[in-house]
Amino acid sequence: MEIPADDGPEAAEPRRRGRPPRPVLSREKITTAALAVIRRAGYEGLTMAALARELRTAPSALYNHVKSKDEVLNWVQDDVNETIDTSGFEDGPWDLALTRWAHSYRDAFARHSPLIPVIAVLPITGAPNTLAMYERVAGGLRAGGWPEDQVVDVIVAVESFVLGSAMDVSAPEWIFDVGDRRDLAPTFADAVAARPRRGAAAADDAFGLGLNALVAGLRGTLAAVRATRG
Amino acid sequence: MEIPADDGPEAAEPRRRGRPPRPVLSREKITTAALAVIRRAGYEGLTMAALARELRTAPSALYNHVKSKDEVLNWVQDDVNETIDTSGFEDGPWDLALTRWAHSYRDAFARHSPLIPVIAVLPITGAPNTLAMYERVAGGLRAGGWPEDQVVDVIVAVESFVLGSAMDVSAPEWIFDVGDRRDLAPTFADAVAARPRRGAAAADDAFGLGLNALVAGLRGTLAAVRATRG
DNA sequence: TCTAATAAACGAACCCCATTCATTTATTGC
DNA sequence: GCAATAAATGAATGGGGTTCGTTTATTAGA
Repeated sequence: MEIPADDGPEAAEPRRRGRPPRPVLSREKITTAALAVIRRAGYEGLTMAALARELRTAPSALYNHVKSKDEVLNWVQDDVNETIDTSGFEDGPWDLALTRWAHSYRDAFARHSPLIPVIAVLPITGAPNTLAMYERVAGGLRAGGWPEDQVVDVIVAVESFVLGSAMDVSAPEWIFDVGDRRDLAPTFADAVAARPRRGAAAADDAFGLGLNALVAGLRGTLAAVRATRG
Repeated sequence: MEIPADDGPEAAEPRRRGRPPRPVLSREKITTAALAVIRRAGYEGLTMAALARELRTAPSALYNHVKSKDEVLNWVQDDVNETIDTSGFEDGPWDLALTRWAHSYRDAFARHSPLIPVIAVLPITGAPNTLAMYERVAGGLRAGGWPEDQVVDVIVAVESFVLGSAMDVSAPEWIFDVGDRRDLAPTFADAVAARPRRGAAAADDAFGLGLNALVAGLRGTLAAVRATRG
């Protein structure tokens, strides 16, 4: 029953002897392997077993490096976010930059739509690329004259529209087919038929219309805010 | 080996004798039972087993009336859509009606966010309430002066923003917490801190800001369209 | 009343998947 | 060499959705 001398309990921290980590698996390798599986087999093909097979290990080995599959998805999302174009915010006007950002953002997640419900709810912590993206956008908006207390609202609003639109892209072409219930919605059915384009192209049109309107409206909002606040 | 006389093969259709259906299970009963389970146990508690228990049957019995769990979710969504307020389109101006519709739409799906990724991809067929909702919105937009070939784009754009925003509501309050990486995003971190409200209230603010901008922008779009098209 | 037909219900699987656990392997500091 | 330890392993575990073969209950015709 010997009490360990004078060095306090914090000295009882792991007296790390033995094997320093020379990891065979890492966040980078797991993430790129996950992206490879996704590219080959889609998100329904991304199982922990498939991911382990890609890395030539056992599924259980993954859990020495990953808390859960959701964490893997988080890493993938952070990688995807790195590809999003925020260059417009470096010098150009904020509204043009916002439009370019939104287009790039939507394109990226149209190809990764199963991530959307996951990322919308998961916190930013541990996603440095995502954080860096937000920083660039926030900086651009501040430089464009947006007051500090509205910057995040603008980002969230645009992001909501972008992610909602990205889900739309993966919808089937016949999503608005009325079927045999034209009686229930004649006006709507005619409007669907009157669309100049179909499928993904139609989704593009809706996105463009909405984004132009949203950004134009935001221009008005900013002008009004600056007028009242001085 | 007798060949059944003269009536052709189409006469071989089910010569329905025997039990006419007096169904114990039906779309209505399954849907309301699903809503009851959701109210009590949330969407993670909505399993086919729990649904069967609620109906006092076996899980396998459900499959005599339902193709898949996704179909159940579809039915639930159609029920939820029935509760969305479209009354503004009956007489009021289209922009006000659109705003009211969007608010009601978002409120409904904030409480049913797990449905969003499902409904965004599934076709309308077999969802009469959803169809009726679109009909009322389309009618209101036409009455407000929107050209037929743009009505669906407007609906899709607003719906995308609404569903994206609805996912936001279920996000945790600390979703934008930078953690220990303030160095990566100082401007953004300051902007987060400068928001006047937190959590669900902050999400409300972002939604309000975005919706006002979107609708204002659409007003401008409509004016421009009417000017050029006569 | 009997019988054939049939929708619905049932329980026992089946399959896929994420995750856990006890154990072994490899690597390194002392 | 020895002790320590991170990583890897393979075999469970458990929870899902869905299917299958069979039984039950109900009813129209004979």
